[in-house]
Amino acid sequence: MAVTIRDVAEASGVHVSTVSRAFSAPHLVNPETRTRVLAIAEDLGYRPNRAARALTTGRTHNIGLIVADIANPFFPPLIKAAQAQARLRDYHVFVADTDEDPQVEEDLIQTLTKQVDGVLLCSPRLTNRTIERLREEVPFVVVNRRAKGMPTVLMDVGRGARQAVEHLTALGHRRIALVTGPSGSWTSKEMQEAAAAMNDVDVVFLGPNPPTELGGLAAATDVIASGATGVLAYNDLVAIGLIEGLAERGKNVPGDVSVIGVDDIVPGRLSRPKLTTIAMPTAAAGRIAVDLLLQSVDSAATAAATMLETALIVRESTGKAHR
Amino acid sequence: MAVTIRDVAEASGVHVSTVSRAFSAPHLVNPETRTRVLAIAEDLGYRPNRAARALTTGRTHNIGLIVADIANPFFPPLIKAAQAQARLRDYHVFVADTDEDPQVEEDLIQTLTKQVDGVLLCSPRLTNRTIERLREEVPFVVVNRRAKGMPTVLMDVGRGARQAVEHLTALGHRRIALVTGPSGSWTSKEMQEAAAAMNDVDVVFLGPNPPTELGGLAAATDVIASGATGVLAYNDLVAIGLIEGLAERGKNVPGDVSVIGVDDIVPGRLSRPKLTTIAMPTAAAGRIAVDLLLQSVDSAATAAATMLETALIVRESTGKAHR
DNA sequence: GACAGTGATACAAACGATTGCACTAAAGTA
DNA sequence: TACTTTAGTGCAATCGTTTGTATCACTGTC
Repeated sequence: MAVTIRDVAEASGVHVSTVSRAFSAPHLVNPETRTRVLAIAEDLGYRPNRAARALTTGRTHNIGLIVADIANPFFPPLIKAAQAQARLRDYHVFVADTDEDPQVEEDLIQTLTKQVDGVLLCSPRLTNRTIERLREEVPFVVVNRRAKGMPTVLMDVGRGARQAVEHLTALGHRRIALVTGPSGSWTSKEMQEAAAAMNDVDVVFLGPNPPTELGGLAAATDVIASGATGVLAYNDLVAIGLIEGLAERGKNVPGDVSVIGVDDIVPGRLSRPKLTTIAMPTAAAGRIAVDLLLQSVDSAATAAATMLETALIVRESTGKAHR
Repeated sequence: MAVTIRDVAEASGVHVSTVSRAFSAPHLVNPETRTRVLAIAEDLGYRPNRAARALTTGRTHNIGLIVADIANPFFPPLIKAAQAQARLRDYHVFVADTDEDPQVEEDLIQTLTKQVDGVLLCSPRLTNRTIERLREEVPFVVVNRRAKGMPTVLMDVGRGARQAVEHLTALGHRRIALVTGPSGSWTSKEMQEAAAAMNDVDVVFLGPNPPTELGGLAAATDVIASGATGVLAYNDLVAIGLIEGLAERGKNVPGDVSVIGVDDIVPGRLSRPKLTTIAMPTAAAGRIAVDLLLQSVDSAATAAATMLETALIVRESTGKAHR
């Protein structure tokens, strides 16, 4: 049915090995032969069978990309960038969604293992122990989690949080609430530590909260009770929910309270007021993670952590403190 | 390195073919032998090599999922559902993003072809001619486009548009603008036809427009000039942009103008005012498309079109006409 | 003129599974 | 008793590539 290397070989009167080398080791074959073979291959519409190639070389030229929830607006830009970068390197990407379930995550890794050269683990829900065990079977790159023994891509939310707090203090806010995320979150911990170390400002911590709009909505009363006029939320979804919750209680953003989110997701750019936020370099993270992964596929893994810069983007949800 | 069927065979003192059958043809092997083999396989941590299996069976147990833009909020729920459904059927999913480029789309299909049993084409940018040509090489299911000769999953935007217009007329609007999408869009055409057939209401068509917030933003002046008090936008992004454009010109939504979007994407649910919209059953589309695809993989393709219901969701961007 | 060196190609053995066929032994049939 | 049947298993070819080694015809060297 499909055209194989054998068909090309017969059509061009050479041995299959010559055809193979025409593609993968050009310097070993006569330039004339090569062009002829390539032309005939093109003609016949030959496409190498990657499964067969994988069998001999041990390289599938596939990678797995595992995220907790594709529908979470934080991930698509990362997936998109990772996929594009992989394509550039002639790799294909399996995308899998664990639905936030660690067991599913582990199963997925297990079945994917034989089919990929490496796995990109984004915001894993697995314990570090489990990750280290699975590490034996397939190379990993972990995004958004510190995991020793393997390459890691992190985003500098600590710096982002400092910038955010500075932005708020510059606007005259003296009492700031940090609406934290889930208790296990590395990101949340980083933000807390950074904020706690700031001078000239009162920081109160409100949380933990689910990392969703509902989480933000529910946090509104606590924020009002805290007396804070500036808020840094765990992420944009929480920030949007919070703004809604504040509005329900008669508080206007940014008139009464200033709110800053994290992630710079699309909904934040489109909400009203447009969200001031800490932009996460998700696309860069995707690209870099892919490169690190492919690197660690054919050489020893550099178990280094890569820290990416974040950036404060000021829009409409922050304003001067009136007091 | 990895444990193969051969290792299992040796460890259990049977031939590899018996091990193979213990997995794939249980009725051909003695129950006792089978349980023993399975236990040993489990013990050794044996995982079948899918590349090798693909080579002999011709079934990769992979499918390709091609979308124009992963970062477009319309797609993630569809991808998520498709991926989950595939997993249920023991299939893995390659996700690829064409960046709206038909050439990339074609290349992707070409390289993916040898690695998948079928391809899910979502809102393709390729011409029908090209799709029909590629159809020779791999089974397709097309979502959001009518394409003859292959299974198709469509969403009933025509009915949605009718409901939307009825909703507006019920609120007293007598002059309605339809802000259309790209000229090649099947969805846009469906909406136009449905709206044109309505009674008791003036419908003006404004477009074509790019299917983005910018498209909506730019359409604001035309909408105002048209004198329409109700608007049906090509999609939620356009609707959000339009609302912003109207606001810039002093028009309030829903006070002065009512706006309805299409898709029910997350940003629409979070924007202010919350968008009244036609919900598209994207998750169902993903699930059904996968099932159709797997079905057409091992039997003749049923080239039928499946039409999915849409639903009008009334939120805050529509209100009574004041006149 | 014999021989090493080299460039180009052919040969054949893998890779890890599946599967049609052959074989054996025990059970069923006449 | 001689036969067919059947259940259970082994054998070996096969899928489409890659790749180490063998072959062969030149060219250049001494």
